Amino acid sequence: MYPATLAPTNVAAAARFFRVLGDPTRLRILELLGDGPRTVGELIEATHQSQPRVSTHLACLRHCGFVETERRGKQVMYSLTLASLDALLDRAVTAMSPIAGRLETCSRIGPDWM
Amino acid sequence: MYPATLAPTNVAAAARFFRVLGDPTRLRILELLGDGPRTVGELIEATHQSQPRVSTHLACLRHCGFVETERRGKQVMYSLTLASLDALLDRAVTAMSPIAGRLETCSRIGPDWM
DNA sequence: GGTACATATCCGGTAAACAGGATATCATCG
DNA sequence: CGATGATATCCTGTTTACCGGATATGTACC
Repeated sequence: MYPATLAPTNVAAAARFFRVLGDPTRLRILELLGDGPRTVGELIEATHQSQPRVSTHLACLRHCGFVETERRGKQVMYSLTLASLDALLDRAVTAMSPIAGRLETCSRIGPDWM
Repeated sequence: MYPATLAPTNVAAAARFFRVLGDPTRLRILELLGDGPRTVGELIEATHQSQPRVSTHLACLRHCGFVETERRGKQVMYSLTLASLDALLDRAVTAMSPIAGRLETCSRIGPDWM
């Protein structure tokens, strides 16, 4: 129905989708979950971020539907809800490779570049 | 070398990549450019945004390497640099479809949801 | 050179996202 | 029930992205 063009309504949703992916910590978490379910502790350890911060990012991902949880005793297991996400990230990395250098340089998004 | 896993350095670049895509106006512009080169005026008209705003977003996209420009008299033609971007957006829309509803609801990213 | 048009940049102000740390919930074990 | 470990939420400050509007640059035509 809307193969190449986004329905106007969905532009907002798509932008939000990308924005959720647009944080390094969240992206790393999703990448880790792509290899299989992880507990919060494991994610904290792998990302080297504080526990509340990881927990908040996870809440964001859960609330938006990217991941889902399952209690396992004291721990909580997080896993990917979006099966296709892993492949998508892969594609994105390939697609952005020509401009990866610039993206690293460009420290800001708004004006004030350089 | 890093097929499924992002090299640590590239996580930042990838996040920035997604962040650039994470604005409705920029996303819409890129979508329009996917159908072929456009002048700034055409983009202003299509997006119903103010001229300075469109221009700033275009500057961002150009600076980050998503698009490139060519002067045509008084006008400036913008076109996609990243050939694979169009296909990627398509994939993303498909991938996010299961959670599109939630994404629309979720008006904020940080806490303060609902 | 001056004027009209297209585009780009600058300058506020505002709000959203993120961070750090304190605290609350929840579950298990003794 | 109290204590401990695991995770979630709240509070506050700071930064950053975005916006609206004013202004600057740059090009063509007279």
